[in-house]
This record gives sequence, structure tokens and C-alpha cells, in this order.
Amino acid sequence: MNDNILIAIAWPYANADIHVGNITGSHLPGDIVARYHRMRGRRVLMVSGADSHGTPITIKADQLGKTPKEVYESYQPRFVELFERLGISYDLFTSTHTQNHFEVAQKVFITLLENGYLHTEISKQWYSNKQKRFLPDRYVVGTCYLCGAENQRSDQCELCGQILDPEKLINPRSILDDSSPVLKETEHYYLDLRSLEPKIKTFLLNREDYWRPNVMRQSLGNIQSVGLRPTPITRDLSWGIPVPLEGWEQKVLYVWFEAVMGYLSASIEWSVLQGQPDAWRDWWTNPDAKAFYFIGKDNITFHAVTWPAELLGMDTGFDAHMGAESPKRLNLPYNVPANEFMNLEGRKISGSANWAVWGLDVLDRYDADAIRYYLTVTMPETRDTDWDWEDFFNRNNSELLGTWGNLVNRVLSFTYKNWEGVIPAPEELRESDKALLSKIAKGFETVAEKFEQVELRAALGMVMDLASDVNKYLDVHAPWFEIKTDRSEAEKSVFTAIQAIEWLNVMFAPFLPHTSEALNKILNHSNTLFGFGKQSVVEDPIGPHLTLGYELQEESASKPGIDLWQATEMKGGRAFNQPKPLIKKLDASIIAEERARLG
RNA sequence: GGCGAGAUAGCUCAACGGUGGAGCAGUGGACUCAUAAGCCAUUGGUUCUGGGUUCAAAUCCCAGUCUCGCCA
Repeated sequence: MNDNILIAIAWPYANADIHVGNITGSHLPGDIVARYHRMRGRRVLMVSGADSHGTPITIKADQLGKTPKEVYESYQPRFVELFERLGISYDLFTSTHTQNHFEVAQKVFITLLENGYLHTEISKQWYSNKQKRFLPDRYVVGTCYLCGAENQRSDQCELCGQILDPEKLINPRSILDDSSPVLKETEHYYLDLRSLEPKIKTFLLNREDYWRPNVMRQSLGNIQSVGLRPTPITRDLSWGIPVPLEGWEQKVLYVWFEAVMGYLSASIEWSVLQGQPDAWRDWWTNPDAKAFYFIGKDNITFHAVTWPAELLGMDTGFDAHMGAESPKRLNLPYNVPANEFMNLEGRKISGSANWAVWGLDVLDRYDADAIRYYLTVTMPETRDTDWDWEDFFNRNNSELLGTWGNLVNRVLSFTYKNWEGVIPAPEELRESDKALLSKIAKGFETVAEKFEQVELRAALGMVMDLASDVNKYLDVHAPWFEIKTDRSEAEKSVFTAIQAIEWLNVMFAPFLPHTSEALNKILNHSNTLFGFGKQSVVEDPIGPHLTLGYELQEESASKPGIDLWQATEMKGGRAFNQPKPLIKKLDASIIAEERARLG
């Protein structure tokens, strides 16, 4: 059995808050899969962090009159708070602005250089004589040479939707001071994707039968039809990771080139924080470990082509630089289950137009699991989906509350009242009782299959269907009638229903961890299902950074080596706590209220 | 412009060559343990458009429309 599971989640860019689209795109599916594997007793390492470098942040900094570091530092605590409150169980949520990440990124660069996959090319780039600096394409605006639209970025025209050749822009000017930039030659390093192409192709072909079609077609399909070309990996910018070569200190590693390395550097940082600096190798150089990368569709190429190219290009060199005696290759992605996008009330989410449901804001008004539930049933696994407030209201009240919350409440309340808070212990169950329990127990297998395929909507749907089966079972047996004629019959019904609820609570736990912990407590289990999120400030030579971690308690039931994902037989005669509703009922007025907040 | 994905009931989605399904919403009913939740029944679809292949197409092919992503 393969034990080590790496859950790698796209690094949120530190120039904006996180909205529901970001959450359902990567953080939530990653967490659900991580929690599933944690319950199976596997060794899970789930990492991410703030992507803190690059031009969008320097532009934002210039606009606000702040430094890029201040911009990044203003968002980092908000990311950490959001994930802790939403129950995204990061073993380490860190940042790319750490000494550790700098060193890892520079080692990757050096290794690729040593292995012959980097070379330099000279190109022309806009340069501001006034400011004595190169201007990234996004800093230069002008008139589109194709359609005549004014005020367009030099690399892309919004009006005609074309990718532009920056050098052809008409009347270019700097967004910083309106001055006219000139074209100046500059030298940059390129990653030679062309020579890595055969290896990348093999890597993709080996995964063709189980990857999502969209991810495969966009990576493999693109290679087969167009092929790969060398791609620049350095920039003329002051905010970022310096190129580790003499004479190159004024240039930095291109942000997408170094940000994907965060999965590796965060794993290493986690290991050091654990006091086991070599632990990361269990996930990165052990060929049996599996790595899942949760990302949005905008990131497919970087994760299915570019990052594998970096890993392939390094071969055993990186491990050697990390001091391994017999260096090994780094693991390639096992799966990249990229999601599509989530819209909001029929329109594209737009932060600047306030057409967004912000994570921290929505958590102030609704329970984390209500949000998690809705974001799972509308998760954009196969196509773009829509967050709709009326749908949110309906799903919460009819499905989450009506089917699951109410099932728990009706069974436990009835039992609590009539058996003085003790689960009855019937002698023998009837055929119909056994039939229900056997159907629920089989769910552990069928739902697990969906988890392995990363079909989370389907997995949750199956669990919900099983909860619905218990509601139907109750209606047939009607213990509230049975108790009037034959108490022992009612005991069988109630025992069966509670047994079913115990199992379903395990199956719901990856999706609804807070609800499952609460129910676990009501059912009087002394353990907790999961560990807990914990914020810490990590000291660092380039300044302290805030992190989110995951800590197991002694009483945490899900720990490596213990498989909770199974139909464990319940014994009757156990006392439980007075039940209270698990799910809050929402009032229909929220639909209009929430819609009024938009725009 | 190039590459790719998607379009199925009011909504969210399944069917991926063999008589178009589920959940929710809507409508009707019997019940009461339960957060008026649950259960039973039921209305609702030229499967984006136009061609083609086939005994048979939502499904395969071609063309188009619209939406979305990527293009270092």
C-alpha cells in the first residue's frame, strides 16, 4: 500500500483576497482529498503558500505607494486566517518570500544549468531612460497596432483580444510616469523545453488513461500539434529571487518559474520545522509516493508541462545539491486534477468590480461547512459553474439540512427522549436492518473509488444518497409507531439508524469536517476525527513569515497507520450527549440581501 | 490568429451509439420522530444551430454560434 500522499495546492497570488472561485478551484478539493487520505491512515503532506513575487504585485505596490513586500505581507495573514477558519488542513501554508524558498529556487536553477537545459538569448525590452530601469510589458500601454484601440497593455489588447508583439505598440508610454520608453537589448536565461520534450511526452502518455481529458488535451495535445519552444525564465525586475550567477544579480527568476518550486521548498521547510530535515524525501524521492496537484484551469500548462520539465531536467542533481549520498530523481506529478472556473450569478467573478463572494467575508455570516458543502456540489470539475445565492439557500436547507442534518437530529432526538440518552442494544437485527447497513457499509468502497479518481462531486452525491436511504428506511419502519406496540422492534430500528449515522459521519468528514467533529462529540466519542490548524510565526533571515500548520492531538483518531475508513461495528448500550441541530437553517431573505452586496 | 474545453428540464449535473435520467425548485397526497425537516406521487426537454455517417446519434464526423482558459 502506498502511504505517502503529497497534496500540492496552487499558490494564491498575494495581490488580492481569496474568493469562492479560488477556494472551490484548488484549496477545497485539495483539502477534501487530503482529509480522505488522512482518514485512511496515509501519510499526507499538504502544502501551499503565498506567491509573493512578480509584476502584478509590484504594480499594486506602485499604485498604493507601498513596497512589494508590504503588499505581500498585507495579504498573507488574511490567507492564513481564511484557511484556518474554513478548515483547509495545510500541513504548511507558507510563502515564496522565505530564505528557504530562495535557496531551493536557486538550487533548481543551478541544477538545470549544470544539466545543460538553460541557455541565454538576447531580446528587446522596453526601457525607461528616465527611471533607468526596464519596464515589464504590463507597465507599458499604448495604441493597439491591430485594431487601433487606445490604452492597451503592450502584450495584449483587450478590445480585439489579440496577443500583441510589445515592440510594435503605437505610442508606447510608461504607466509609472507617462514617459516614452525605448527598446533596449537585454539578455535572459531560457529553459530548453524543446530538448526535454520527449521526456515530457512520455510522462504525459503514461498518465493518459486517468487524467482529466481537458488537462491531458491541453498539455499533451498542445505538444503533439505545436511542440514546445524554449521559454525565458528570468526578468529585469528588482522584486524576486536574484539569479544566482555573477553579473546577474540585477535580474530575478521569473515568477512562474520559481513559484511552482514552492511545492518542493514548502515540503523542505515543513521537514525542517518538524525537526526531521530529510523527511521531505519520503514524498519527493520515494517512487511509491503519489503527488496530486490541485489547480485552476489557467495553470494547466505550468503544472502539466513546465514543472514536470523542471523536475525531469534536474534529474538527480537537486537531491545531490541537498547533500544526498546516493541522490535520486524527484517525483513527477501523479495527477493534476485541474478544475474549471466558478462564475457568480451568471457573470465572471471580478474582484475589482466587487463581483465576488470573498472567503473571509462570507465566513462571517455562514458556517464553514455550509460553504464547503455548496462549493463541493457546485465544484467546477468538468465545466465552469455558477455560485447562485438562491441555489446556495436551497442546497443548504433542502440537502445539507433536510437530508443529513435532519436525519441526525430526528434519530438522536427520538432516541434520547425514549431511551434516556443511551443507544439501545438489540439482540438480533432484522433482514431489512441488515440490508440497510450492508448498503451503507458498501459505501466505504464505492465512495473511495470516487476519491481515488478525484471525482468529489460524485463522491459527496453518493454519501448524500446513502443518507437519503436512511430517511426512507425510517419511514418504512417508523420507530415512533413501533415503540407503541413492541419496544424491541423500535430498538432495532433506532440502533440500525444510529449505526448508519456513525458510518455516514465518517464518509461526510472529508467534506464537512466541522459538522463531523460536532456529531462525533454528540455521539460521545472521546477522540477527535482530525487534528487542528495552528498559526505560527517562523523566524527567517529575510524577515519572519506567518504560517499555517496542522497538528495532531493525542486524541486525534486519524493518524498514519490507522484506517478509519471502514464500517466499524458499533456496540449498543453507550450513552450519548443531548443532540442539537448540526446545520443552521437559512432564511430566504438572505438571497436578496446577498445579491444586494454585489457590484 | 493558434491550441484546448464546454453548451442536455427553471437550477446543478448524469447518460458518451441502442426507447433522454437524478437531486433541488414547482404541483398533489398520506404521515408526525425531526430544524414544517422526512416519505410517496407528479408536471417539465426540437439534448446550442445546420448538415452528414448509421438500421439507430445527446453520443461519431463536418461547418457555424455563444461562453471560458492558455499562448512562455
